[in-house]
Amino acid sequence: MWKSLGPLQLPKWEKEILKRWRQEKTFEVSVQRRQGRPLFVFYEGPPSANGKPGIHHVFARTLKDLVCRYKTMRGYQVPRRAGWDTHGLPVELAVEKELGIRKSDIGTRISIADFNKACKEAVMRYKDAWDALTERMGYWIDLEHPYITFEPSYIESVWWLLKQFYDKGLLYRDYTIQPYSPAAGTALSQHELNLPGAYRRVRDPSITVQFPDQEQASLYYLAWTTTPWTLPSNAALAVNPEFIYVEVETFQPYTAERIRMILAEGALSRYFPAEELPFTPEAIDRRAGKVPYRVLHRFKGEALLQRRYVPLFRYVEPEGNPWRIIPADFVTLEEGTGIVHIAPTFGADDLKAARKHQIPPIVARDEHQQPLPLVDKEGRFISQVIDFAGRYVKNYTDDPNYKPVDEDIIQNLRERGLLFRRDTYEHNYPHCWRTDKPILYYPVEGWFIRTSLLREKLVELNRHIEWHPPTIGEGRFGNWLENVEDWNLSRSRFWGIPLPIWRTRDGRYERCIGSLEELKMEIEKARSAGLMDHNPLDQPTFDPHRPFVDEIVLVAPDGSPMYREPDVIDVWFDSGAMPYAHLHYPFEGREKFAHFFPADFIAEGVDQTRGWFYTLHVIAAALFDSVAYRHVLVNGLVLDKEGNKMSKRLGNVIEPTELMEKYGADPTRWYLVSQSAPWENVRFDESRLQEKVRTFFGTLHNAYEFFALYARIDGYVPQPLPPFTQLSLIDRWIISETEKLTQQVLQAYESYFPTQAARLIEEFVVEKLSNWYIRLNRRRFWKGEQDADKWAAFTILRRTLLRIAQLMAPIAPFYAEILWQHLGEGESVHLSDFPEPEENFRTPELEATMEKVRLLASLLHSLRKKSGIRVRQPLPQALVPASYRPWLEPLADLLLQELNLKTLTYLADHSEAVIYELRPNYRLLGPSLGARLPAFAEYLRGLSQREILDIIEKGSLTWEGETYSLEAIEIRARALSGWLHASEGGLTVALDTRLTPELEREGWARELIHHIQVARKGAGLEVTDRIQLRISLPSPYVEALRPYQELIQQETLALTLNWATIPPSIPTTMFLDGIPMEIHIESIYEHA
RNA sequence: GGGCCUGUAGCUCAGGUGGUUAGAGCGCAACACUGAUAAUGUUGAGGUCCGUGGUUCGAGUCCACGCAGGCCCA
Repeated sequence: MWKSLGPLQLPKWEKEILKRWRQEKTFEVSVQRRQGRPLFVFYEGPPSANGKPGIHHVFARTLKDLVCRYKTMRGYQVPRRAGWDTHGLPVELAVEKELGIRKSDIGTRISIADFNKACKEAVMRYKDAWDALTERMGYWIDLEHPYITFEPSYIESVWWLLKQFYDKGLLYRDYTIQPYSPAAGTALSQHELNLPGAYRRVRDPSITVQFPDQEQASLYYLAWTTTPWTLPSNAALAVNPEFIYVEVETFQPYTAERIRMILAEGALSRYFPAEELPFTPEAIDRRAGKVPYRVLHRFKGEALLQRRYVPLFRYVEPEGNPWRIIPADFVTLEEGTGIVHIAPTFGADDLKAARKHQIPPIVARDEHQQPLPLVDKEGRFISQVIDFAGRYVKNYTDDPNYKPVDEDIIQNLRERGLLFRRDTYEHNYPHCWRTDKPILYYPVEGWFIRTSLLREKLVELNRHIEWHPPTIGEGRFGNWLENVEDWNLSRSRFWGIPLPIWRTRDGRYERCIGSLEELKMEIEKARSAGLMDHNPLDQPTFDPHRPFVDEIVLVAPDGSPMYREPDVIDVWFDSGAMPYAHLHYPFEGREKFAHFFPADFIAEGVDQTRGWFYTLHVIAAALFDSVAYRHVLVNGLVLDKEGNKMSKRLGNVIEPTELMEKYGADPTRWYLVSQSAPWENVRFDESRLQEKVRTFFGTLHNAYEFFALYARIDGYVPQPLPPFTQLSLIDRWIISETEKLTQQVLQAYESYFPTQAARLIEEFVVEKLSNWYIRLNRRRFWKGEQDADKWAAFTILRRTLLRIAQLMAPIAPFYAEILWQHLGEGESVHLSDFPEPEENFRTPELEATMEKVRLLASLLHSLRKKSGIRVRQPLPQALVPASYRPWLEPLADLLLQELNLKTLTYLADHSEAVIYELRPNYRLLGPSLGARLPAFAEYLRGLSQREILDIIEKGSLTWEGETYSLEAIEIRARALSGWLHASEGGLTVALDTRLTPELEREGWARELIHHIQVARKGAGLEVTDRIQLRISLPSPYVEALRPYQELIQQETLALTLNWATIPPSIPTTMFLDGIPMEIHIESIYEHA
């Protein structure tokens, strides 16, 4: 019992604890034990194991773990199941890199089956590292039965969900404009565009062209473009309705024809010279960009809306109502004319604006009547564009004789008098990282979830989620929801959940499959129709990934074959489907689902706002009309010491395993939690972590060792707490503080604010417990008698330490366990019930008073320091105003003992020594006095001490005809005149430093005791060893110290003390206040 | 370009609803204590509270506009 553990060795101890938890299955027991209690549902956001875990994972997981541990201690059952996210682009890219292949090689050089097999192996590559980290950091979660997103049952649930969307009309096929590489024949992801070197400086032709008005001859709309090849696809012109536009009269620069043109007033100077030119064709100077003009009139952009114009090229017949002027807010005056050319097939903004205003894309039709953009997938104009058919819009074939088609288009326009100006434009343009060729923004077919239609529901349900912090729910997430656009689910990749949609070539029939059973039956139909020769789903091991699902052909009602839409789905849908798919809902786990949805709590990084937080929310809202989680705790990033993002490139990555080997998991967790609020970025600074070990864990451990040392010596046996009324004030105080701490920590955990909990615990341990309670009570622990007072001290200190163990257990599960076990509690602290604060034990007045006493102690220490008299030298008295007596009297002994003072003197209120100062009670008087307050303060400052004493005596004062009670003012004793004094926080105290010969002698005695103690320690004696003492001093000092003989013997455990006299001049190694001295110690092995 | 977060001592951070001397820890310096001692305590120096303007008797705190850094999205 009360074993000494020696100096802190957290890494070593933690491993022992881990072993014990493993052996005793403490985690499993902590869940099972709560069977039948209310559930607290937690969802683990699945990480991907294709990379090593980093310190930021430790951060997020600490938060998850501590909330779950806390809730368990609060009596909830908190099952926790790990999960793995397995699909997605990063996995595919990593595998491509390893195999040294490109996307285009998949299906040719390597089969899709082999590629996906490689992905499946790669994705779990670091699972062991993850599992090891999870265990080492003390993250309690079931790693034995994780859900894995590539498992057929998981995929089946996802299919079921997709079919629900489909049946509600929320899943539809459409196209969007995406970065596309004609040379590679593939769409590029945002990620690929962000690769370094993707954006390059290029020079493109920049032309300003004239769109003829449909009604008025020789009136043109001037528009600007850097992609002349998109002009045949022009479908509209956009203006900003708020801008001022002008109609000007001018000359066609190439034909000198007199024309009128419309452009934004703000763009005039870009196209026309400032100086006045004669209004004649001869004044045209194309090289200098000078064309004469006059403004005919000005008007707002909205006047142009819905006007029609004649397209520059008309290769295909439009299907709707194109070639109108529409409004768009992205029109600016930064460049161009203020009129923007819109080609819905080749620009994302263009498509969006066109859809909004019912502008059809300019497309041809293929043999299946499917729309065909005017540029094909290889980047060539299609045959319908007769003037340029087959020409590449950029040099995609490395043809040395390539002639830019843009030049021919420009020439064509110029000949037709529709080119106003031609320039060159230098800008950054994205390139395909594989082919080095410029990308095209190109229409890509895909499947979308109509989230825009769900907007209101998403926003409404978000109001029921408690965000920590709330600002993310309102701001980042809330704003995102309010502007939510349809979710593009399609990814033209291989390693992912295949879209379960089969479709005829002409698109007349399609079928969304919602289960493996349904698919099997549909295959049977296809077999009957002769489209399939066998049913792959007869095999129980059927893998619903590509390429196996691609081989399945279904039959349409009209007998024609249906082929699977080739895309896989966005992996974010995988993880958003987790609440259902991890149970294989609805095929299994229906009953469980009822209890496990929605989650009470999730926690992830702020980067998940548009990720997991969003996908969980969309699926739950759309299909279950519910939130997916009730509380979400968001954590910030872990940056390096300088505030830079951690990256392998910068070499500033913190390896969490090493960190925990060095300092332990608890300090790492504690540091991350206490350093800053979870949602703020934390700058990881190892020296701070080290400091945390020393200041918090070190202090706490010292407190334990202190307890253990004396409890061991005295054979202390745990006792119930003595009745409150029998306890000394300082005992009541620490108990009251303990209960206050419990209450506050509970509150902090309840509000998902563990940072606050950690800081409160730290403050309590260091300031309240160690620096005050233990320090002031040391003597009680080692004094000779084993009386009730001593045992009360043991009982209270043990109780306090046990309480701390429980309060800190969620954050620092290891040391909490060590403390708990070594203080004699058998079972794991994590199986205990979180303590309820005992309000009966609270004495708030005592708490407040003790604060004041601590302040007085600090002031007196500073006075001692100023006087230069060390604390071992007793001083006669401290002086305070008499008004302190009611609260100070009961605690005066503590103060006297701490400062080594004989008495405390209360100076009468009217004593001239106390100098008062008056100031207004601002809070009280502010509202009524308002602007007169400063004058009142001035008046109070000007009062003499005599007047102030009168006011105090009278209990009121009169100013400008009005009477104020003492409540309206604050009375402070500012100084004690005639004494060495100090004031702070409204308290003032003085110190009497006059020494009497007697005090001086006592000072010597204590000095001597000190020297003996040092010598004892130097001789390597135990604190319980008895000694025989011989002390040699000049004779006057022997006489002076003889009265303290008993005290000296008691304090130093000396059974005998012999005095010897020596001459004052003898050389010695030891001095008592400069007086030569010798101490001889002989140990006698007679233990108490 | 939009949204969100952050900005207080050399460093890391506290500072309910506005109240007049802006705090802590670390670091630095000095000292003390010596039966917690590879601990502990005390004291000291150190601030244009990012800037500007406003509201108010009074602004670190509220409002507006900026600046800087970070994250997410275009």
